[in-house]
Parts: sequence; C-alpha cells; structure tokens
Amino acid sequence: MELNARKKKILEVIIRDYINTAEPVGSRTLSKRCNLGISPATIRNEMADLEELGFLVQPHTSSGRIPTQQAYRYYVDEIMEIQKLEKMIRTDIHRGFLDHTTELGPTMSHTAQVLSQLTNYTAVVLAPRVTNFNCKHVQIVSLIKNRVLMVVVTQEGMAKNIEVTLSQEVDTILALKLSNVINGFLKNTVLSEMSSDLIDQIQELSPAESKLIHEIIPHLKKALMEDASEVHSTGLTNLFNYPEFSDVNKIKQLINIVQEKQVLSEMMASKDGNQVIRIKIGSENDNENLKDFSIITSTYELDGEMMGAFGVIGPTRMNYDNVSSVLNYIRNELNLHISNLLMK
Amino acid sequence: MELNARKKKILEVIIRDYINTAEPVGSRTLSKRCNLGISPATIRNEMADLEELGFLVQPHTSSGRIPTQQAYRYYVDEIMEIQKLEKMIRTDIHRGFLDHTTELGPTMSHTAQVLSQLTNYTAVVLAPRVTNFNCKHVQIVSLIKNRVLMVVVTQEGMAKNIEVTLSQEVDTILALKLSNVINGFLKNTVLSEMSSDLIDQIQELSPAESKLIHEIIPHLKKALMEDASEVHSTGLTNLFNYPEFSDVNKIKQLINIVQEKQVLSEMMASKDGNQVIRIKIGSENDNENLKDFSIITSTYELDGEMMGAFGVIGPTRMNYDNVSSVLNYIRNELNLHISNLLMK
DNA sequence: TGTTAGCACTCAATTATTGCGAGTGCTAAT
DNA sequence: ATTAGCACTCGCAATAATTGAGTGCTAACA
Repeated sequence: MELNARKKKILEVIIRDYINTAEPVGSRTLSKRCNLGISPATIRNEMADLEELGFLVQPHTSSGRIPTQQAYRYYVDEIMEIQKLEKMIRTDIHRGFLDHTTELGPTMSHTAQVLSQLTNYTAVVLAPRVTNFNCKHVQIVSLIKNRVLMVVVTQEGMAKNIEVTLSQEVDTILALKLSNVINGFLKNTVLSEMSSDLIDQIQELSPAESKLIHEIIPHLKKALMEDASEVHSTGLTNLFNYPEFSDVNKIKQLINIVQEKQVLSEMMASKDGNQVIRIKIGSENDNENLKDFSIITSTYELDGEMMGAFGVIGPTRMNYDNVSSVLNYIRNELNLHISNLLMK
Repeated sequence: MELNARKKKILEVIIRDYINTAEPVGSRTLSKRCNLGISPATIRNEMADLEELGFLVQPHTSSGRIPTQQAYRYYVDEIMEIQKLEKMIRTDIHRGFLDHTTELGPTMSHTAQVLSQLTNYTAVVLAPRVTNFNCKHVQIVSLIKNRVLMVVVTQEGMAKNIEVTLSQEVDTILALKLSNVINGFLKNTVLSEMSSDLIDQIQELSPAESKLIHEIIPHLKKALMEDASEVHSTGLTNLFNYPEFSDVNKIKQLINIVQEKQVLSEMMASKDGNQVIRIKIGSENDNENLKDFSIITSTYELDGEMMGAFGVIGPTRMNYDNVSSVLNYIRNELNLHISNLLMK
C-alpha cells in the first residue's frame, strides 16, 4: 500500500496528534499544526481519501478522525524511525543498571521499574528460564522427614527450587549421596535422557536409594519442562491515567493479562521473525484480553541465545517512537549486564 | 456506649441492609423489613437519635441514612456473632485443601483462592517466615565463579534462597566444605550469635576459607532479619464489582496496597491483642491507602507459635459476619494442614 | 486540474428545565 | 409513647435547548 508524500505526511501528523491528545483530529486544527501550507478544505479531501483507504475512521459523522489499527501499523512500518535516546537519559539508565545488577532478581525488577517509568506504560520482564538442557548441577537438600528440596543450577549460574515429597525419609547424609549420584550422571549426559535402565546400571545404590532416584528423576524432568519463568511487572497503575482506561472493564482486562503469567510468558517468549523490536497492535495480539492494547517487546541474549524477554503494554494509541527507542537501549544494557551475571 | 434493645435492632437492620444494597436506607422500607411492628414515623425518631449518637449519617438532607464507621465497629463488637459455616461448605473447603496441601507454596495460593472465592473480596495470604532462630541447616551451592546460593532450612522444614556474590571463586567442593563448617556450628548455637571470634576458633579452615565464612555469615544474618515473607493475593478484581469502587482512584489505592508487599506483610503480621479474628475498619487502619477499606485478618499457627497471617480486604460496607466465619474456619483448616507440612 | 473559500448541515457534549419519588421533620391526634 | 398526616427537600432521570467543532459539497479561482 503506497501513499503519496502529502497523504503520508498528513497521516503522520494525525497519528502523532492523536497519540498525544487522544482527541479526534479535525481538518482545521490539523492545517495549523502541519506547516505544509494547505487549507482545511484540501486536508478534508485527503482525509476522505485516507478514510476510504482504511487508515482513518470517524467516531461519528461530523467529528474529527482517529487512526485505525491499520494506520498504526503503517506508521510503525513505513513512517517512524527508531531514534537514539538522548545522551543524558542514556547515561542515567546506565548508571541505574550499574547500581542494580549484582543479582539476577533485582536486575529484573529494576528493568521493569525503569521501563515503566520511562514509557509511562505497564512494563513486563521475563526472567531467564531454567530448562532441561543446560542443567549442570543438582543439589538435594533434606527438608524434613520425606520432603526434600532440589536445587537445580544451570550452566549459566541460575538456580531453581523444586520441592517434593518422597516415599521415604531422607536425611542430610542421604540427600548428599543422592545429589552425588545425579551429578555423576549429569557429567555425561543431560537429564531428559536419564531413563530407568540407566538408573539401574548405577552400581553403588542400595534398593532403597535406587527407588528414590527413580522417584526424583521424573520430578526433575517435569519441573524443568514447565517454562514457568518468573514474570516481573510494574506500572500497572500508569495506564489508569489514560482516558481510554477510565472504564473499569478495560482495567479488569489489563489486570487479567498481567496476572495470567503463564500466558504472558508464552506470548512474549514466542519468536516472531528475527525482529529486535516486536510490535503487536490491538487485535494483532492472539490473546483476547489484549485486543484493546498494544504491546511492544524485545529480548535479551547471552552469547546469541535468547535468555528472556521484556516489553511494554499500553493503549493502541501508544507512543511507538519513544517506546521503541527505550526498548532498544534497554536491550543493549540488559545484554551487557546479563553477561556479567551469567556465563556460558 | 449502650443502646436500648430497639435502637440496637434498628441499627442492626440498617447495617445489614446497607451491606447488601449499598443504598441509603429510609424509614419506610425499613419498617417493612424489620418485623418489629413499628411505624416509619417511630423509626424516624429512633434514626434521628442514632444519627445524633454518631451511628448514622445522611449523604444529603432527605435521603435515607447510611452507617458510619462507628456503627460498623459497634456492630462488630456488640451485635454480630460468628456463625459456624454450613456443613456443605465446610466439607467442600476441607476437600479442596486435601487436594492442595502437598507443598507449602500451593497451599498458600490455594488458601488465597478459596478466601477470595468464598468472600467475593480480595484475599491476602502471608507464607510462613524463615527467621534466624529456627534455622537448622544451611546448604551452600556453587552457582558460577564467585556467586553462590545459600539455602537455609528451618526446623519446620521450610527453605529460603539467598543469592550472594563473594570475593573468591567457590567450586562445588568448597561449597560443600563451607556448608559443613556452618552446619557444624549450627549444632550448638543459633546463627545470630555467630561472631568473628567464634569463626576464628574454627580449626580446620584455611585463611581463604575463613575469609569466605566471614563474608557469608553477615549475608545470612541480614537475609534472615528481613521479614520478606511471601505474599499471595487473589481476587483483586472482585472488588471492581462493588459500586463504591467504580472510581478508578479507589482501584489505584487498592492496587498500591496489594503491591506494597512489605507494608502489607508488616501490617498483617503485627499482633493486636490476642484476638483470633482481627477487624480493622476504614480509618482504623494505619495505612493511608487503606482508609477506604476494611480488612479482616487471622493467623495460623504451629505448636502455638504464629507462623503466618491471612485475610480479606473489602469495602467498609463489608459482610463482616460471613467473612469472619470463613476466616475462622479457614484458620482451623490451615492449622491442621500446616502441621502436616511442617514440623517442630 | 488541483486548491480553496463559503455555506448548510450533523451530531456529541454541555447546560437548563422539569417532574418524580423516596425520604425527612414537625405537628396534632390517638 | 406512638403514629398518621402533611409540607418540604433534594438527588436523579428524562427532556429540551444551546453550543461548537467538524464535515461534505459547490462554486470560484490560479
């Protein structure tokens, strides 16, 4: 879909204006704002064209026009360019990260904090997942009686707790022994490939111990399959200030989204082409609750492998320029600091 | 403050009615509802008295009256009695707990779930704290380079993770040794009493190891001091349906409360007399954000010692009867199931 | 032929007007 | 002490009038 330069310009100004004010924009006000020296009448003609092409709609006859989702999509694809953030802001962000990157958890919540503050929307950050394939160490800790805690440590130095109840009592000594068995195994292969046969081949186990290992392995596998990566979110109330969310039902939707961490996590982690900044506008989102929102996400990496995702949820009338710039820069920062925290 | 029987009855009916309908209640409708065979005129006189005594207010001249906070307080103290829940509901709850009490985390979130569902308000549950005094085992797990995870296990079989960065690299072997040293120490005394002098007396340590122990202990102490007990909350959106929360600002307040977990946790854990069910109405709450809400809390115990708290946040026009009954029963259930999960 | 001024028209939003009804306080009768 | 009766109050909902930003169309113009 191609537009001539003037239509493009007009569309741009309309979108920018509407993003700022949330008010339908009319030909009169527009002719003042865009210095193209065109009269309102001409603009009206162009606007009529743009409406016919599906870029604009009128909330009611004889009101200004507002951009459609298609318009935002066009704007994002063809008009806007990701700007570099101002030097001052960049250094501010950088300093903030330096103060909060000694541990993984705080880094994640700080990221969410910064995101929501810089964009004035709701921020979501997905912590790195602990999965099957990069598990380098398992420590079994006796809790009480037949309850144990399994701590799984990944190659990158992340940890995940799994609490289970076993059929027999496990004391500290036994817990240590079980840990050793599993870790010995982990030297040669990955957890997901540990089968019953392999367990039975292990020499030094008593029948009771063998039985425990047989119980433990499926629990480990199962827990590592679930991608229950932690989700941090902030700035929920930021959106309350925008007029489109003065409706309590919209707010309900938003809260439902943020609370369904599982869904959110899957959605954000899903790859979509190779784009660094992914923009989903309104109904482009699969999730029913997100139909009235736009969401912009990005990912952070370690040695080229995707570790986690982060992004911003806001109205479809979102400041796509600014958010993209912010995400872009935060992405760099995260990549930088994550590689200090984790290692391959 | 004493009221004669009739005034008391009238006040009761007004409160009950207002709790149900959120509408100011007038003398006419009242005379029908309360079968005391009194005419509206008489009721009007009584109501005027009750207003003078501070139990009722009129939103505007010539409308019905609504109860004041003082009225709710009187109702809670002098009128209402905690009912036993219906048999059917009791068994329902009990069954539900049986299905969700194999682990501590799920038990907590299930409790929150049940609470919010039974009351239709917002539920909050505080998981047991892991503190200094009942720590029986510490397991140090090497994460990567100089980063380690310390798992603290309590007498009761709860665990807490503490992630720290140390000055030297710690491998699996060293982590084990450090764990042993600390656990050896724990046999005789509690963590909070471990001093520099005592560490230096330990024989088997190399200077490097000694240095690490010197670093680790303060981290442990500090982490166990913070009472960052986990907070589970559910049913945030339940309150949205009540007319008093159709205002976005009220909702903002609520979200702020629930998000400030630290504050919430302190508030709920604070003892207040020896009451089993604690009721705070509107401005009886210290927290500014809670001034428009009522909160009813209770605690669960293990061997007579308080483990955690749970409760419900709702409008001051809260169904105090029902919520109290529910909390009362849930408290018993929790005490029962917690003692299966944890042990002294 | 593209642009613009002018004009009649539309329609949401605001303000004013009215009527209704649930409620009150007061007084006089029971 | 209680109650019926009555005049009065005032929020609320419905209706009507007003305003104003915006449009589409037509005719004139460069």
